[in-house]
Amino acid sequence: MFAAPDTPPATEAGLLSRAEGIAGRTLAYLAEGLGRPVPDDLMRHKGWVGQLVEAALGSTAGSAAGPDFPKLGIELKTIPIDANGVPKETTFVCTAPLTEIGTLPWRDSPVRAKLARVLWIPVQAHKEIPLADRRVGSPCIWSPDAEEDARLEADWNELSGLVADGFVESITAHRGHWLQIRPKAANRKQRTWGEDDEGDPIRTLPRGFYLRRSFTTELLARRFIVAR
DNA sequence: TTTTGATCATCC
DNA sequence: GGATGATCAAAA
Repeated sequence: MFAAPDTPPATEAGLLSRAEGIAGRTLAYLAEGLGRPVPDDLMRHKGWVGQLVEAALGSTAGSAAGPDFPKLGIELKTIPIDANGVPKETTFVCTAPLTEIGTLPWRDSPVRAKLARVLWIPVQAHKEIPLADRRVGSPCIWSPDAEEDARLEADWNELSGLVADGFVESITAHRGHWLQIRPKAANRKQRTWGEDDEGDPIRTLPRGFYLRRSFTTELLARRFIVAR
């Protein structure tokens, strides 16, 4: 049976080694080793896969702010893939800091910080496979290359500029090539502080930055050998 | 309540 | 089918 580590890996190589160790395993196998039940579906357990893999790799960060592996400065992202190895969903990056976004150049942005070093782990997600039988794919540790960084910076500048100018209420997810801003909330009634075009405080729906599927699709195609 | 982990449901 | 807007749970 799978024995889950109870401490975080000491090095990046150690983390990658653990990730390679669970590649090819089913979610049920990992869940059993962790003593966690496998839910019937993800309807009311949307974060279950991500949290399972976190625990399987020895992350103790929980829901604390910051990277999943603080000592290593590495963020873990599971990525749901279809039968062809193509991502099925966008990837949440971070909450949009609506009131301070105008003061944050790309180099100081939470998006850049989150994506500085990411451990991507694809997980089968097509509905035809029961949740328990879905398998974990091969991992890849990634940092944006110069081109990716530049493109993300351009998106950040566009989107953060709109928010800073008070257009948060009219931004749609159509904006941005690789990054987009979408709601990130319990429901549509939730509110947080933002600013209107006069710089005055307003109550508005919390938003988050997400990576488009086109971005993660290219990432997988270029830097992964996807387990089928 | 906020931050974490995301996927669902609907419209085009 | 794919993208957008809406939504769900656990932990601290």
